[in-house]
Amino acid sequence: MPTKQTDGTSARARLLAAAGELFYEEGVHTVGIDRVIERAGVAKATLYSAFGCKDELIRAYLKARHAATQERMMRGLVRFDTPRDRLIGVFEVQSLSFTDPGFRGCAFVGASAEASSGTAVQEATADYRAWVQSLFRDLAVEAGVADPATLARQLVILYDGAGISAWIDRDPTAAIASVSLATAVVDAAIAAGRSAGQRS
Amino acid sequence: MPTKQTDGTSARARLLAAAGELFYEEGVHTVGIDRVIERAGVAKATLYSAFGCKDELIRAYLKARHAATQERMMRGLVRFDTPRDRLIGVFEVQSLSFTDPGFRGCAFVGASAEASSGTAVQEATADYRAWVQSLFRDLAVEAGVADPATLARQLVILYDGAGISAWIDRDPTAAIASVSLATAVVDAAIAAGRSAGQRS
DNA sequence: ACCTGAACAGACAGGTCTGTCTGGAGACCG
DNA sequence: CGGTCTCCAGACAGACCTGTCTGTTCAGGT
Repeated sequence: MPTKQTDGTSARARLLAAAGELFYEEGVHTVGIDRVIERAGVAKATLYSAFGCKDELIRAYLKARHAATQERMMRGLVRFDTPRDRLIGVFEVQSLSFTDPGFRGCAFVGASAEASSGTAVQEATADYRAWVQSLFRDLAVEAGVADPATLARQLVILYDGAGISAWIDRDPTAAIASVSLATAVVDAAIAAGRSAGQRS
Repeated sequence: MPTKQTDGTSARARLLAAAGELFYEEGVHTVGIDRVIERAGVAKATLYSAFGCKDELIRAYLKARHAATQERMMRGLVRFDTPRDRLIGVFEVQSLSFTDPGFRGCAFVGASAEASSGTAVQEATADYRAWVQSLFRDLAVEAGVADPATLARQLVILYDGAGISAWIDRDPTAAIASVSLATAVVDAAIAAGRSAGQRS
Protein backbone atom coordinates (compact mmCIF):
# COMPACT_ATOMS: atom_id res chain seq x y z
CA MET A 1 0.00 0.00 0.00
CA PRO A 2 1.50 3.33 -1.00
CA THR A 3 2.11 5.88 1.69
CA LYS A 4 3.79 9.26 1.96
CA GLN A 5 2.30 10.76 -1.16
CA THR A 6 3.17 14.36 -1.91
CA ASP A 7 -0.35 14.78 -3.20
CA GLY A 8 -3.18 12.30 -3.18
CA THR A 9 -1.89 10.02 -5.91
CA SER A 10 0.45 7.08 -5.57
CA ALA A 11 4.05 7.23 -6.72
CA ARG A 12 3.33 4.78 -9.50
CA ALA A 13 0.48 6.86 -10.87
CA ARG A 14 2.57 10.03 -10.75
CA LEU A 15 5.42 8.28 -12.58
CA LEU A 16 3.04 7.04 -15.23
CA ALA A 17 1.55 10.49 -15.68
CA ALA A 18 4.96 12.12 -15.97
CA ALA A 19 6.19 9.46 -18.36
CA GLY A 20 3.03 9.83 -20.40
CA GLU A 21 3.64 13.51 -20.98
CA LEU A 22 7.39 13.40 -21.52
CA PHE A 23 7.57 10.23 -23.60
CA TYR A 24 4.82 11.41 -25.90
CA GLU A 25 6.15 14.93 -26.28
CA GLU A 26 9.82 14.16 -26.75
CA GLY A 27 10.13 10.45 -27.40
CA VAL A 28 10.83 7.42 -25.26
CA HIS A 29 14.49 7.36 -26.20
CA THR A 30 15.22 11.06 -25.84
CA VAL A 31 13.70 11.41 -22.38
CA GLY A 32 15.86 10.03 -19.59
CA ILE A 33 14.86 8.52 -16.31
CA ASP A 34 16.02 11.61 -14.46
CA ARG A 35 13.56 13.83 -16.31
CA VAL A 36 10.69 11.49 -15.48
CA ILE A 37 11.40 11.21 -11.77
CA GLU A 38 11.98 14.94 -11.53
CA ARG A 39 8.57 15.72 -13.01
CA ALA A 40 6.90 13.02 -10.94
CA GLY A 41 8.61 14.21 -7.76
CA VAL A 42 9.74 10.69 -7.03
CA ALA A 43 13.01 9.06 -6.09
CA LYS A 44 14.87 6.99 -8.61
CA ALA A 45 14.76 3.91 -6.41
CA THR A 46 10.98 4.17 -6.27
CA LEU A 47 10.77 4.07 -10.05
CA TYR A 48 12.98 1.01 -10.28
CA SER A 49 11.12 -0.80 -7.54
CA ALA A 50 7.82 -0.07 -9.29
CA PHE A 51 8.80 -0.86 -12.87
CA GLY A 52 12.10 -2.75 -12.78
CA CYS A 53 13.68 -1.07 -15.77
CA LYS A 54 13.03 1.68 -18.26
CA ASP A 55 11.70 -0.71 -20.85
CA GLU A 56 8.91 -1.75 -18.51
CA LEU A 57 8.07 1.88 -17.82
CA ILE A 58 7.77 2.37 -21.56
CA ARG A 59 5.56 -0.68 -21.80
CA ALA A 60 3.32 0.69 -19.05
CA TYR A 61 3.22 4.06 -20.80
CA LEU A 62 2.08 2.44 -24.05
CA LYS A 63 -0.48 0.27 -22.27
CA ALA A 64 -1.94 3.36 -20.63
CA ARG A 65 -1.95 5.14 -23.95
CA HIS A 66 -3.71 2.19 -25.54
CA ALA A 67 -6.37 2.13 -22.81
CA ALA A 68 -6.95 5.88 -23.04
CA THR A 69 -7.28 5.81 -26.82
CA GLN A 70 -9.67 2.88 -26.65
CA GLU A 71 -11.74 4.62 -24.00
CA ARG A 72 -11.89 7.87 -25.94
CA MET A 73 -12.87 6.08 -29.12
CA MET A 74 -15.62 4.06 -27.47
CA ARG A 75 -16.97 7.11 -25.72
CA GLY A 76 -16.88 9.10 -28.96
CA LEU A 77 -18.64 6.43 -30.98
CA VAL A 78 -21.78 6.13 -28.86
CA ARG A 79 -23.35 9.17 -30.48
CA PHE A 80 -23.44 7.41 -33.85
CA ASP A 81 -26.51 5.30 -34.48
CA THR A 82 -25.70 2.96 -37.37
CA PRO A 83 -22.68 0.73 -38.04
CA ARG A 84 -22.09 2.77 -41.17
CA ASP A 85 -21.94 5.99 -39.19
CA ARG A 86 -19.72 4.41 -36.57
CA LEU A 87 -17.24 3.27 -39.23
CA ILE A 88 -16.96 6.84 -40.47
CA GLY A 89 -17.19 8.12 -36.90
CA VAL A 90 -13.90 6.43 -36.06
CA PHE A 91 -12.22 8.99 -38.30
CA GLU A 92 -14.13 11.86 -36.79
CA VAL A 93 -13.15 10.83 -33.29
CA GLN A 94 -9.56 10.37 -34.39
CA SER A 95 -9.50 13.78 -35.98
CA LEU A 96 -10.58 15.47 -32.75
CA SER A 97 -7.06 14.98 -31.44
CA PHE A 98 -5.47 16.59 -34.52
CA THR A 99 -6.37 20.08 -33.35
CA ASP A 100 -4.90 19.48 -29.91
CA PRO A 101 -1.82 21.73 -29.59
CA GLY A 102 0.08 18.85 -28.01
CA PHE A 103 -0.69 16.45 -30.86
CA ARG A 104 2.48 14.63 -31.86
CA GLY A 105 1.15 11.82 -33.97
CA CYS A 106 0.47 8.22 -33.01
CA ALA A 107 2.41 7.29 -29.89
CA PHE A 108 2.95 3.76 -31.16
CA VAL A 109 4.35 4.90 -34.47
CA GLY A 110 6.71 7.19 -32.62
CA ALA A 111 7.82 4.58 -30.12
CA SER A 112 8.29 1.96 -32.83
CA ALA A 113 10.43 4.31 -34.87
CA GLU A 114 12.63 5.13 -31.90
CA ALA A 115 13.09 1.73 -30.32
CA SER A 116 14.09 -0.63 -33.09
CA SER A 117 14.98 -3.29 -30.56
CA GLY A 118 13.07 -3.73 -27.33
CA THR A 119 10.34 -6.32 -27.09
CA ALA A 120 8.19 -4.13 -24.84
CA VAL A 121 7.48 -1.61 -27.56
CA GLN A 122 6.89 -4.28 -30.18
CA GLU A 123 4.45 -6.19 -28.00
CA ALA A 124 2.50 -3.13 -26.91
CA THR A 125 2.34 -1.93 -30.50
CA ALA A 126 1.13 -5.31 -31.73
CA ASP A 127 -1.64 -5.23 -29.13
CA TYR A 128 -2.69 -1.77 -30.18
CA ARG A 129 -2.67 -2.63 -33.87
CA ALA A 130 -4.76 -5.72 -33.23
CA TRP A 131 -7.33 -3.60 -31.47
CA VAL A 132 -7.55 -1.04 -34.30
CA GLN A 133 -7.87 -3.84 -36.82
CA SER A 134 -10.62 -5.59 -34.86
CA LEU A 135 -12.46 -2.32 -34.25
CA PHE A 136 -12.84 -1.81 -37.98
CA ARG A 137 -13.53 -5.46 -38.70
CA ASP A 138 -16.32 -5.77 -36.11
CA LEU A 139 -17.99 -2.62 -37.35
CA ALA A 140 -17.65 -3.81 -40.95
CA VAL A 141 -19.34 -7.09 -40.06
CA GLU A 142 -22.13 -5.20 -38.31
CA ALA A 143 -22.55 -3.02 -41.37
CA GLY A 144 -23.06 -6.12 -43.46
CA VAL A 145 -20.48 -5.46 -46.12
CA ALA A 146 -19.53 -8.21 -48.55
CA ASP A 147 -15.89 -8.48 -47.47
CA PRO A 148 -15.37 -7.13 -43.94
CA ALA A 149 -11.70 -8.14 -43.76
CA THR A 150 -10.77 -6.22 -46.88
CA LEU A 151 -12.71 -3.14 -45.86
CA ALA A 152 -11.07 -3.25 -42.44
CA ARG A 153 -7.61 -3.41 -43.99
CA GLN A 154 -8.39 -0.46 -46.20
CA LEU A 155 -9.74 1.58 -43.32
CA VAL A 156 -6.69 0.82 -41.23
CA ILE A 157 -4.56 2.25 -44.01
CA LEU A 158 -6.74 5.34 -44.07
CA TYR A 159 -6.54 5.63 -40.30
CA ASP A 160 -2.76 5.40 -40.34
CA GLY A 161 -2.46 7.82 -43.20
CA ALA A 162 -4.66 10.43 -41.61
CA GLY A 163 -2.61 10.35 -38.43
CA ILE A 164 0.69 10.57 -40.29
CA SER A 165 -0.38 13.41 -42.56
CA ALA A 166 -1.83 15.43 -39.71
CA TRP A 167 1.32 14.95 -37.71
CA ILE A 168 4.14 15.28 -40.24
CA ASP A 169 2.57 18.13 -42.19
CA ARG A 170 1.22 19.72 -39.00
CA ASP A 171 -2.05 19.93 -40.86
CA PRO A 172 -5.23 19.18 -38.87
CA THR A 173 -7.31 19.57 -42.03
CA ALA A 174 -6.17 16.10 -43.03
CA ALA A 175 -9.27 15.16 -41.08
CA ILE A 176 -11.51 16.56 -43.81
CA ALA A 177 -9.83 14.47 -46.48
CA SER A 178 -9.82 11.31 -44.37
CA VAL A 179 -13.49 11.57 -43.40
CA SER A 180 -14.63 12.16 -46.98
CA LEU A 181 -12.41 9.32 -48.14
CA ALA A 182 -13.76 7.00 -45.47
CA THR A 183 -17.33 7.94 -46.33
CA ALA A 184 -16.80 7.07 -49.99
CA VAL A 185 -15.07 3.78 -49.21
CA VAL A 186 -17.58 2.66 -46.61
CA ASP A 187 -20.60 3.54 -48.72
CA ALA A 188 -19.16 1.77 -51.73
CA ALA A 189 -18.56 -1.35 -49.65
CA ILE A 190 -22.06 -1.23 -48.19
CA ALA A 191 -23.58 -0.79 -51.65
CA ALA A 192 -21.57 -3.74 -52.92
CA GLY A 193 -22.62 -5.78 -49.91
CA ARG A 194 -26.29 -4.95 -50.50
CA SER A 195 -26.22 -5.89 -54.16
CA ALA A 196 -24.35 -9.09 -53.31
CA GLY A 197 -26.96 -9.81 -50.68
CA GLN A 198 -29.76 -9.26 -53.18
CA ARG A 199 -28.08 -11.50 -55.68
CA SER A 200 -27.69 -14.39 -53.27
CA MET B 1 40.51 16.19 -54.59
CA PRO B 2 40.28 13.14 -52.37
CA THR B 3 43.21 10.79 -52.20
CA LYS B 4 44.12 7.66 -50.32
CA GLN B 5 40.84 5.86 -50.84
CA THR B 6 40.61 2.33 -49.53
CA ASP B 7 38.57 1.50 -52.59
CA GLY B 8 37.68 3.68 -55.55
CA THR B 9 35.14 5.89 -53.82
CA SER B 10 35.72 9.10 -51.92
CA ALA B 11 35.53 9.23 -48.13
CA ARG B 12 32.41 11.37 -48.32
CA ALA B 13 30.63 8.87 -50.52
CA ARG B 14 31.60 5.98 -48.28
CA LEU B 15 30.35 7.87 -45.24
CA LEU B 16 27.06 8.61 -46.92
CA ALA B 17 26.65 4.98 -47.96
CA ALA B 18 27.41 3.72 -44.46
CA ALA B 19 25.11 6.29 -42.87
CA GLY B 20 22.40 5.39 -45.36
CA GLU B 21 22.40 1.76 -44.31
CA LEU B 22 22.82 2.23 -40.58
CA PHE B 23 20.51 5.21 -40.12
CA TYR B 24 17.75 3.54 -42.06
CA GLU B 25 18.12 0.15 -40.40
CA GLU B 26 18.49 1.28 -36.81
CA GLY B 27 17.55 4.95 -36.64
CA VAL B 28 19.44 8.21 -36.78
CA HIS B 29 19.46 8.59 -33.02
CA THR B 30 20.37 5.04 -32.11
CA VAL B 31 23.35 4.82 -34.45
CA GLY B 32 26.41 6.67 -33.20
CA ILE B 33 29.16 8.36 -35.15
CA ASP B 34 31.57 5.59 -34.27
CA ARG B 35 29.43 2.95 -35.96
CA VAL B 36 29.24 5.02 -39.12
CA ILE B 37 32.95 5.69 -39.41
CA GLU B 38 33.76 2.09 -38.61
CA ARG B 39 31.56 0.81 -41.46
CA ALA B 40 32.84 3.49 -43.81
CA GLY B 41 36.47 2.76 -42.89
CA VAL B 42 37.05 6.44 -42.28
CA ALA B 43 38.55 8.50 -39.51
CA LYS B 44 36.35 10.56 -37.26
CA ALA B 45 38.12 13.77 -38.20
CA THR B 46 37.33 13.09 -41.84
CA LEU B 47 33.65 12.85 -41.08
CA TYR B 48 33.64 16.09 -39.16
CA SER B 49 35.61 17.92 -41.80
CA ALA B 50 33.19 16.69 -44.47
CA PHE B 51 29.88 17.27 -42.67
CA GLY B 52 30.58 19.52 -39.69
CA CYS B 53 28.28 17.77 -37.27
CA LYS B 54 26.04 14.74 -36.99
CA ASP B 55 22.95 16.76 -37.79
CA GLU B 56 24.38 17.66 -41.20
CA LEU B 57 25.24 14.04 -41.86
CA ILE B 58 21.63 13.19 -41.12
CA ARG B 59 20.50 15.95 -43.45
CA ALA B 60 22.73 14.59 -46.22
CA TYR B 61 21.40 11.08 -45.57
CA LEU B 62 17.81 12.28 -45.92
CA LYS B 63 18.61 14.30 -49.04
CA ALA B 64 20.16 11.22 -50.62
CA ARG B 65 17.17 9.16 -49.59
CA HIS B 66 14.87 11.75 -51.11
CA ALA B 67 16.78 11.76 -54.39
CA ALA B 68 16.85 7.96 -54.57
CA THR B 69 13.13 7.67 -53.88
CA GLN B 70 12.33 10.32 -56.46
CA GLU B 71 14.53 8.60 -59.02
CA ARG B 72 13.02 5.19 -58.36
CA MET B 73 9.50 6.58 -58.59
CA MET B 74 10.13 8.41 -61.87
CA ARG B 75 11.80 5.37 -63.37
CA GLY B 76 8.93 3.16 -62.24
CA LEU B 77 6.23 5.44 -63.58
CA VAL B 78 7.40 5.58 -67.19
CA ARG B 79 5.79 2.25 -68.00
CA PHE B 80 2.33 3.68 -67.32
CA ASP B 81 0.68 5.37 -70.27
CA THR B 82 -2.13 7.53 -68.92
CA PRO B 83 -2.23 10.02 -66.04
CA ARG B 84 -4.87 7.79 -64.44
CA ASP B 85 -2.56 4.79 -64.57
CA ARG B 86 0.35 6.84 -63.29
CA LEU B 87 -1.67 8.00 -60.29
CA ILE B 88 -2.39 4.41 -59.38
CA GLY B 89 1.11 3.42 -60.46
CA VAL B 90 2.60 5.51 -57.67
CA PHE B 91 1.18 2.99 -55.23
CA GLU B 92 2.44 0.05 -57.23
CA VAL B 93 5.95 1.49 -57.34
CA GLN B 94 5.77 2.25 -53.64
CA SER B 95 4.66 -1.27 -52.86
CA LEU B 96 7.65 -2.78 -54.62
CA SER B 97 9.77 -1.78 -51.63
CA PHE B 98 7.41 -3.47 -49.15
CA THR B 99 8.69 -6.91 -50.04
CA ASP B 100 12.31 -5.87 -49.61
CA PRO B 101 13.66 -7.73 -46.56
CA GLY B 102 15.35 -4.53 -45.44
CA PHE B 103 12.15 -2.48 -45.58
CA ARG B 104 11.80 -0.43 -42.42
CA GLY B 105 9.11 2.05 -43.37
CA CYS B 106 9.45 5.60 -44.58
CA ALA B 107 12.85 7.02 -43.63
CA PHE B 108 11.36 10.47 -43.07
CA VAL B 109 8.68 9.20 -40.73
CA GLY B 110 11.34 7.37 -38.78
CA ALA B 111 13.72 10.29 -38.61
CA SER B 112 10.95 12.70 -37.64
CA ALA B 113 9.80 10.44 -34.84
CA GLU B 114 13.31 10.11 -33.46
CA ALA B 115 14.57 13.66 -33.72
CA SER B 116 11.92 15.87 -32.19
CA SER B 117 14.26 18.82 -32.25
CA GLY B 118 16.82 19.35 -35.00
CA THR B 119 16.03 21.63 -37.90
CA ALA B 120 17.88 19.42 -40.40
CA VAL B 121 15.37 16.59 -40.14
CA GLN B 122 12.41 18.94 -40.23
CA GLU B 123 13.66 20.76 -43.32
CA ALA B 124 14.55 17.61 -45.22
CA THR B 125 11.21 16.09 -44.31
CA ALA B 126 9.32 19.20 -45.43
CA ASP B 127 11.11 19.04 -48.78
CA TYR B 128 10.22 15.41 -49.22
CA ARG B 129 6.61 15.94 -48.26
CA ALA B 130 6.31 18.81 -50.71
CA TRP B 131 7.58 16.58 -53.47
CA VAL B 132 5.11 13.78 -52.70
CA GLN B 133 2.28 16.30 -52.57
CA SER B 134 3.25 17.88 -55.88
CA LEU B 135 3.72 14.49 -57.54
CA PHE B 136 0.10 13.63 -56.84
CA ARG B 137 -1.17 17.13 -57.61
CA ASP B 138 0.54 17.34 -61.01
CA LEU B 139 -0.73 13.91 -62.01
CA ALA B 140 -4.22 14.82 -60.81
CA VAL B 141 -4.18 17.97 -62.95
CA GLU B 142 -3.02 15.93 -65.92
CA ALA B 143 -5.82 13.46 -65.31
CA GLY B 144 -8.31 16.31 -65.52
CA VAL B 145 -10.10 15.70 -62.25
CA ALA B 146 -12.48 18.33 -60.89
CA ASP B 147 -10.52 19.10 -57.73
CA PRO B 148 -6.85 18.11 -58.08
CA ALA B 149 -5.83 19.54 -54.71
CA THR B 150 -8.38 17.47 -52.81
CA LEU B 151 -7.56 14.29 -54.69
CA ALA B 152 -3.86 14.88 -54.06
CA ARG B 153 -4.45 15.29 -50.31
CA GLN B 154 -6.45 12.10 -50.22
CA LEU B 155 -3.83 10.16 -52.12
CA VAL B 156 -1.09 11.44 -49.82
CA ILE B 157 -3.06 10.01 -46.91
CA LEU B 158 -3.33 6.72 -48.72
CA TYR B 159 0.37 6.77 -49.53
CA ASP B 160 1.30 7.41 -45.91
CA GLY B 161 -1.11 4.82 -44.63
CA ALA B 162 0.14 2.12 -46.95
CA GLY B 163 3.73 2.70 -45.85
CA ILE B 164 2.83 2.68 -42.17
CA SER B 165 0.68 -0.43 -42.34
CA ALA B 166 3.26 -2.35 -44.34
CA TRP B 167 5.96 -1.34 -41.89
CA ILE B 168 4.31 -1.60 -38.46
CA ASP B 169 2.33 -4.74 -39.20
CA ARG B 170 5.21 -6.21 -41.23
CA ASP B 171 2.61 -6.92 -43.85
CA PRO B 172 3.59 -6.38 -47.50
CA THR B 173 0.06 -7.26 -48.60
CA ALA B 174 -0.98 -3.79 -47.53
CA ALA B 175 -0.03 -3.04 -51.12
CA ILE B 176 -3.07 -4.90 -52.41
CA ALA B 177 -5.43 -2.87 -50.25
CA SER B 178 -3.76 0.44 -51.07
CA VAL B 179 -3.76 -0.15 -54.84
CA SER B 180 -7.42 -1.16 -54.92
CA LEU B 181 -8.27 1.80 -52.70
CA ALA B 182 -6.32 4.17 -54.93
CA THR B 183 -7.99 2.78 -58.04
CA ALA B 184 -11.45 3.38 -56.62
CA VAL B 185 -10.63 6.89 -55.44
CA VAL B 186 -8.92 7.96 -58.65
CA ASP B 187 -11.63 6.55 -60.90
CA ALA B 188 -14.33 8.21 -58.84
CA ALA B 189 -12.52 11.56 -59.09
CA ILE B 190 -12.04 11.18 -62.83
CA ALA B 191 -15.70 10.26 -63.31
CA ALA B 192 -16.71 13.31 -61.28
CA GLY B 193 -14.35 15.47 -63.30
CA ARG B 194 -15.78 14.20 -66.56
CA SER B 195 -19.37 14.84 -65.58
CA ALA B 196 -18.43 18.27 -64.28
CA GLY B 197 -16.70 18.97 -67.56
CA GLN B 198 -19.77 17.92 -69.48
CA ARG B 199 -21.95 20.14 -67.34
CA SER B 200 -19.85 23.26 -67.83
C1' DA C 1 6.92 3.10 22.30
C1' DC C 2 8.80 0.30 18.75
C1' DC C 3 9.23 -1.76 14.43
C1' DT C 4 8.44 -2.33 9.58
C1' DG C 5 8.33 -0.69 5.18
C1' DA C 6 7.70 2.68 1.63
C1' DA C 7 9.53 6.68 -0.17
C1' DC C 8 13.01 10.58 -0.71
C1' DA C 9 17.63 12.47 -1.84
C1' DG C 10 21.61 11.88 -3.99
C1' DA C 11 26.20 9.72 -4.77
C1' DC C 12 28.23 6.40 -7.66
C1' DA C 13 29.82 3.06 -11.27
C1' DG C 14 30.05 1.83 -15.90
C1' DG C 15 28.86 2.75 -20.27
C1' DT C 16 27.85 5.64 -24.56
C1' DC C 17 27.65 9.71 -27.25
C1' DT C 18 29.44 13.94 -29.67
C1' DG C 19 33.03 16.69 -31.03
C1' DT C 20 38.11 18.13 -30.73
C1' DC C 21 42.76 17.36 -30.99
C1' DT C 22 47.36 15.18 -31.77
C1' DG C 23 50.44 12.36 -34.37
C1' DG C 24 51.75 9.96 -38.24
C1' DA C 25 51.36 7.88 -43.05
C1' DG C 26 50.86 8.28 -47.81
C1' DA C 27 50.07 10.96 -52.34
C1' DC C 28 50.66 14.75 -55.44
C1' DC C 29 53.15 19.02 -57.09
C1' DG C 30 56.66 22.11 -57.95
C1' DC D 1 63.22 16.13 -52.73
C1' DG D 2 60.73 19.11 -49.74
C1' DG D 3 56.09 21.07 -48.95
C1' DT D 4 51.38 20.54 -48.63
C1' DC D 5 47.20 18.26 -48.44
C1' DT D 6 44.18 14.43 -47.35
C1' DC D 7 43.39 10.91 -44.64
C1' DC D 8 43.75 7.27 -40.72
C1' DA D 9 44.14 5.96 -35.83
C1' DG D 10 43.02 6.87 -31.51
C1' DA D 11 43.19 9.55 -27.13
C1' DC D 12 40.54 12.83 -24.76
C1' DA D 13 37.03 15.99 -22.56
C1' DG D 14 32.51 16.83 -21.25
C1' DA D 15 28.01 15.50 -21.17
C1' DC D 16 24.38 12.23 -20.52
C1' DC D 17 22.10 7.75 -19.49
C1' DT D 18 20.85 3.54 -16.92
C1' DG D 19 20.78 1.12 -12.91
C1' DT D 20 22.54 0.30 -7.97
C1' DC D 21 23.30 1.52 -3.48
C1' DT D 22 23.46 4.12 1.01
C1' DG D 23 21.38 6.82 4.37
C1' DT D 24 17.38 9.33 6.09
C1' DT D 25 12.58 10.48 6.93
C1' DC D 26 8.07 9.54 7.91
C1' DA D 27 3.51 6.95 8.29
C1' DG D 28 1.00 3.14 10.22
C1' DG D 29 0.41 -1.16 12.92
C1' DT D 30 0.90 -3.52 17.24
